[in-house]
Amino acid sequence: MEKKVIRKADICCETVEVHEELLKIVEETMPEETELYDLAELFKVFGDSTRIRILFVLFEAEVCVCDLAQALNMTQSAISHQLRILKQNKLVKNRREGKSIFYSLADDHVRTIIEMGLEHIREEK
Amino acid sequence: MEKKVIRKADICCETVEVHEELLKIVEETMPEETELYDLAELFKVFGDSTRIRILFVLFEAEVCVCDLAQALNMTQSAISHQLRILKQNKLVKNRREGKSIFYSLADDHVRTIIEMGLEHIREEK
DNA sequence: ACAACACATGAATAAGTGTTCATATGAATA
DNA sequence: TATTCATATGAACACTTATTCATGTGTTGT
Repeated sequence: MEKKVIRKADICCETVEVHEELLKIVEETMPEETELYDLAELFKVFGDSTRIRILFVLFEAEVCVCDLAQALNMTQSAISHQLRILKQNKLVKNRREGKSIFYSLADDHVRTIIEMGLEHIREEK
Repeated sequence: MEKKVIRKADICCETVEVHEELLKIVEETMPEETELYDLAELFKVFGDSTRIRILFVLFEAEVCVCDLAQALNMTQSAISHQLRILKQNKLVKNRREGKSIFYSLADDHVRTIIEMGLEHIREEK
């Protein structure tokens, strides 16, 4: 491990001592790039009100695609496209029963994450 | 409250009894549209790796904009634009100290939400 | 085998988003 | 007051994304 040299170009707004320490800490605690990317990707999935509404329905019951489409008053195609994204991100799972395919929550993290989000926006006021 | 009549058009995939009950439950538990929108909006903020990286830095320290830009190896403008979004959504706050402006976390929900997200993606494997 | 039903998917379009560049603001300093 | 430093912001661009439309896939029933 080579010793760090502080150059003029490394300094900004004259907070030299804090600066070097900060870089060290960030380097240690910042997750890897792939993990950061996956994390952002996960939250992107929650960042759409259609998908959130789908999840709220699945909080209550295991339902088929056409029921979802009707409950949310959207086309079957639109719902199906979003279910695909939810499934790719392991937020929902499905099973076939005859012609229908039933969707349900994959795990309970989903509930917790959304509840945290709700808490936040409700506290803001 | 008027009595519900099941019409042919209301039925899909032949799950009549479940269907009516579902609609009722969804109507009761689904948050209002404005709240759903706000919730999606909040998660959108977490859905960008630059903003997540900013938050990870702020987990460790209160820092000024140029330090953030340097720590994340991005332009001051890009960071500033993202800080604006984070602040609009009450995830960060700032204070002025001379020429510099220092940013810090607004509350601890942020940590919890990101930790939940990390748990989820780490469990997937 | 054929028709009907439930769902998935590819292409296209419109709307949204992040970064860059140029410039503006606001505070400190000479 | 003029300049410099730290940050904010508007416009433009490339890129992503959600919905729609048309069509494909897989299952059931006749």
